[in-house]
Amino acid sequence: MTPQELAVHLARILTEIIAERRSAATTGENDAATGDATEILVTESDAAPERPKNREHGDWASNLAMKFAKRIGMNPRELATLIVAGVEQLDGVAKAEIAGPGFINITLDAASAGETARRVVEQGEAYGRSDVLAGEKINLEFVSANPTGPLHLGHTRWAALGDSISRVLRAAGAEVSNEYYINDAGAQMNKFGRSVLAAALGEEAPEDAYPGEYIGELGRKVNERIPNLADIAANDREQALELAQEAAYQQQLSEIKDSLERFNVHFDVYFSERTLHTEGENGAKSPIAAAVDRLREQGHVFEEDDAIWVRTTDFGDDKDRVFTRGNGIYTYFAADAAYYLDKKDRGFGEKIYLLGADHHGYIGRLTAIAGAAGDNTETDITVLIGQLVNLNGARLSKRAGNIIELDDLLEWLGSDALRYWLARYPADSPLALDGEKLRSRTNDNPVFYVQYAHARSCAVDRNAEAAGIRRKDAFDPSLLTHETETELLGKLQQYPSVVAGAAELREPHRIARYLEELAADFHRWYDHCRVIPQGEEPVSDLHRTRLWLNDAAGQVVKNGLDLLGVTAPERL
RNA sequence: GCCUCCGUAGCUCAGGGGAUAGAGCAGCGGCCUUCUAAUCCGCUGGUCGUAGGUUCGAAUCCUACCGGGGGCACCA
Repeated sequence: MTPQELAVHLARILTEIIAERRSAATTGENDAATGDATEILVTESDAAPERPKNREHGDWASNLAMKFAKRIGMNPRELATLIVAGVEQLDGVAKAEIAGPGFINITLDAASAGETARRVVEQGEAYGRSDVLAGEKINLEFVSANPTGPLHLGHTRWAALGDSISRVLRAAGAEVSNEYYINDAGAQMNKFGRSVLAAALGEEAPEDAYPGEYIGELGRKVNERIPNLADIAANDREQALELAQEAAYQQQLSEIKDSLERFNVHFDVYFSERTLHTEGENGAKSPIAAAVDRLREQGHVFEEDDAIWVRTTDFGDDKDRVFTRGNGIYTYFAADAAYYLDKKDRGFGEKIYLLGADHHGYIGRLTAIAGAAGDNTETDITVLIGQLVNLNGARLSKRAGNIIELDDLLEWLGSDALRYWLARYPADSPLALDGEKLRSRTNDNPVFYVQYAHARSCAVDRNAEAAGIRRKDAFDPSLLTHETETELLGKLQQYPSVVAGAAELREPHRIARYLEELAADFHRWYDHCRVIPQGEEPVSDLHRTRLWLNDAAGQVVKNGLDLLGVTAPERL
């Protein structure tokens, strides 16, 4: 019996109690029943039992009676008595009792709880996946760093978090597109081009040039790509700038993609802003011009002071925004709007944006665009704002020139430690990267603690094989009665709901926290319960059954780490 | 001024209205001829920023205040 199955039973039992009271009331047999009872609906999520902190409170506890007592018109303990009567009838339930103000504490029999070990092993990588978000087509945009320089510390959190959110959403059955919006149009690109051209030609850097050594390296690579750049520049400076800028852009973008791959972060779509400015064949309007037209038809666009505006204040923004400046050039916001419409046209329901706290002013205008596009501003757009990352107390920014590149972090700390650490905290919690801790192999750095649980389960497998212990020879879950086995099984049973919850809340850190608890339960179990017999002790069904449990725990650790983009090595 | 996030053990932080608020680290003390101990066990440690409210019940939801981070462009 899993908690999910228990929830189904609890919801059914309570529904039947309600129906019974209603029919009793209509036949006049019970005056106490109130008329309100006719409208009460009990869902599975209402009935989801919790794992009590205190072992004396059973394997699973439900607050269902307290939640519904008032609406039904009974006192909680009275209602709990009726529910308990139903729960006691269920197969696999050893004991059900009422405690405190109306908690229902349920204890499963060992065989029913132990069944989980086999279920996990048989489902393998599929264990924990669900269809709670099935049918949802979600667009997830994150990182979207300008292709004018390498990814740095400021981008790493969103890269790790976004990729993990995507994995968690997919595990819950959603269809997700990970998208990186490339700001490859506009003044920053031109500045980038001038900086690299100067470096390539060995000239002094322009006054407003990008700082950083990488510009010089890009200059060298541009020279490799365009060996006669100097000649071209001598003849036609503009043409040289154009070629150098384009070559540098392609080079930089390709390096960004490589870095992300090394970080185990995958994008399905790299969306170029330029394509929004490009006119179609036969003089068709550019997507951005078409977007402005569409919003104008909806009545959200007006002109004032030579500029074209969109009335975002109609949708809660604190001021109206400019689409086209007085000089006729589209703002970035106009491109953002066109991109939004493109996502909508591609059939995405919810569009999620992952932004740093320094962008929180974007919430209002992005939400307004969704509203102007005719979308539901509550359900079709989500802007997740996360706090920035600190390194040794000093916040770093690209503009400040004090760059720590993602590649440096990867080389220094490794992808696993970095990704785990970044995924371990809620996005809205400030986070500090501490190199000392991330390199340490102690419990200061929990990724090793979790990975070790997996490696340890693999070590047990190797030893079991050598000792001739095989899963297929026996599985008797009623033997898994040790306290640490009950705990470990309970933890394994919680995994699917942890994944589903992390998906619904877009909070992958719940997976990390769960894994740390699971690893602790596994290590504790390992310490108390041997899979390989000691000394002359013969191999028994208990050992064989424990091998199932060992493999189940290893599997869930692996599944969870995978959702965080962290590997599960077989040896450390 | 307005918007937004945060305030929980000495430190770093978990904690989707539930029972006695948890973990790691730090501190003190145990277990290694081991299914290799990056593990495990015990002890110490709390006005959940303050004050109200909502209800059977609040660290959790609401309001106000105090303290801290970030943001409020015809920038990109």
